[in-house]
Amino acid sequence: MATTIKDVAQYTGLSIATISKYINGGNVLEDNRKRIGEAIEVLDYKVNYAARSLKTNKTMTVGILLPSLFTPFFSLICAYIEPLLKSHGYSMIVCSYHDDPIEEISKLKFLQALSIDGIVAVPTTVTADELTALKIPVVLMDRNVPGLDSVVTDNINAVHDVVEELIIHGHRRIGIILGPPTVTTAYERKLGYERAFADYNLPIDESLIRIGEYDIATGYREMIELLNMKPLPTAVVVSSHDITVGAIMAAYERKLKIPDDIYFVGYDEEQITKVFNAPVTTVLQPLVEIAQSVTELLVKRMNGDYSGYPQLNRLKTTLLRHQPISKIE
Amino acid sequence: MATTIKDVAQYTGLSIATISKYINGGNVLEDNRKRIGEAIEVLDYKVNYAARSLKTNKTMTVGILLPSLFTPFFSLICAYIEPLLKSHGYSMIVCSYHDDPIEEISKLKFLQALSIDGIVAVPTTVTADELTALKIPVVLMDRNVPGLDSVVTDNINAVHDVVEELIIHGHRRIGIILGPPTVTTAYERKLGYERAFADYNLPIDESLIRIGEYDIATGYREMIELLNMKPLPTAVVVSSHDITVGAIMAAYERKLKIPDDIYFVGYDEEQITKVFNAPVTTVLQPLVEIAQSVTELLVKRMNGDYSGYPQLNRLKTTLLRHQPISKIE
DNA sequence: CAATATGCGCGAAACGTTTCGCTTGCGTAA
DNA sequence: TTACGCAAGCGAAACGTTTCGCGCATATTG
Repeated sequence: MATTIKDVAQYTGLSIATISKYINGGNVLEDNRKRIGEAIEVLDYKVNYAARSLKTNKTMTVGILLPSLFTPFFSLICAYIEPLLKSHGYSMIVCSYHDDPIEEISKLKFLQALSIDGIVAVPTTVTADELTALKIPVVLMDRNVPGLDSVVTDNINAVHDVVEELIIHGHRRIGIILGPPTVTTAYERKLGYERAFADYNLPIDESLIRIGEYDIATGYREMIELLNMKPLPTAVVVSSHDITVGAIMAAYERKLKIPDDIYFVGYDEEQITKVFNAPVTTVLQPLVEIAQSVTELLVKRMNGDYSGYPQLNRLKTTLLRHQPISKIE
Repeated sequence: MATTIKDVAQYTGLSIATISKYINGGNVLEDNRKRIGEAIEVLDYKVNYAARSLKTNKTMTVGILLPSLFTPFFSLICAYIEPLLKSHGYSMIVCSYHDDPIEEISKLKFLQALSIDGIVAVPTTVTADELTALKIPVVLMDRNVPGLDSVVTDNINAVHDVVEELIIHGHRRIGIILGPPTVTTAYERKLGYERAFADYNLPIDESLIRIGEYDIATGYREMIELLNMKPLPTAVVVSSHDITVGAIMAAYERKLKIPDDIYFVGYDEEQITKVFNAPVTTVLQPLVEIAQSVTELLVKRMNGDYSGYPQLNRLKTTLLRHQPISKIE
């Protein structure tokens, strides 16, 4: 029914091969160029991508695998990646594995079966072996698996630097709410916290290090725990968007004034922190740069350029200073 | 390189046709079933979707076209739709047209060229003719274009009911911040506002009806305008997530107490409204139901069932009552 | 002017499926 | 016993491209 390359050939009196050449940017006489262009216009010819894929073994589609689509950090990254991939001619198929390790690997297999050309994945439990077994270019995002290309943020320094600043301002009882230590980001953020204390030769009160999931419930629950402590921590640092939301809810419920009663450092959340009682100092990951770096690297790999493999891009966070850090003593 | 149906045929001694039958659930002797299953296992055979698509003219892919991926309302809808489509065997390709009418139509053409099997679109300026010309099942979401299948919320009553309640409680100067009237949702929400006043035979102060885009800037700007008025409105109703965020920012900047100084009704925003000074009463659209209804309808159309076309599903909003509506006089 | 290079176009095979129409062989009813 | 129906399997065509190798004509060079 739809017009094919054959119709265009017939219409112009040229061969199928020549039309294909035209479509793919080969050398065609100016005269014929014109006629083919017209024919395509008149017949409303559209390339059949299934047929092309069958021949070329390329689908010009990239799979994005995320732990969740409900976390703004991930959905925003998608929003930034989409036009970038599009500019390279790729469409993107988005999948979420709903924070479920079993679905994580099954969705990867699913993407593989779709024979997409590349994958951007935020891994939780999947291993390097499982990923390389896919035989598809993969670039990891946000979380690192040794031996594979990845684009992550400098989590250690993100937390280290803000904790250090708190220490310099006299804070000693600094609470921190982290994600599960099996996830590299949480592990690294914890490291940042510990190093800051080590740098200043200060002891760490382990009960101030709260660990849970990267979700609102954890933020709420662990913030309540911190607020139940005596003496109260003088500052609390959190480590994800959802934890920020949950923690602020808890602070609100306890009618706590930020930063008067307790200094609070949010993470990955621009909007809430702006409209809360007082805008809150916040660690921001470089979404745009992550998207750019991921796209660039993946496109390079999909083009067969494996120079520098495996590559680890570590990008700097920024600290949105809405409130001067309060001074203790 | 990859093993094909031919390899499986060779391995089992059966014909290609029989293997295909097996794969697609046809009648195959129990004996052969077993052998084929084994062969597929051993050879690690995977269906080549490009080849299948070429024959069947189906891609088992659905395109989702949104005005923006940065608005939680839209990205959350995607999050809900994805597993539903997956359960029917479809993947989803997500596109944003960045609120640009030109990109809106070009992305539609792009999706058409991809020869996907169906489209879920949130339209802004595209017409019914342009959509039907695509010759692809389309289900519209959130915004309605007459003559086409769509799933929308009952915007008129959403606003009508909350404004009515405000009126009953004595409010007369009720500000409202709306999106562009060319978008059906904004038009309908305005209608709801006007009807509530008409129901009670009350005059409308047109200057209280603020119109802009569905974005944060509009929310901020128009809220400031409202707050500059004398006398101050006693209540403000907004009409989108982003407008809510912008308006709350403005209220915060002016150090306004909600609901003491002014009663505020948010829209489509659960998190911020919970953590702001006091949790704010909010209109919530039924994301889950929208996703279900859209998926169900589109799948039905893709299966060729055009009964009841064009279908218009209108779903009810809910009002999250965080604060009792303040009484005036 | 002959020899060679170059640009352009063509025919045909191949990619991996699905599906149509046919054959075969078996069980069953008349 | 014959005829028939039905289940199961098969061969081959077709889907719409890309691409390889070849041939022709024109331009270039010594």
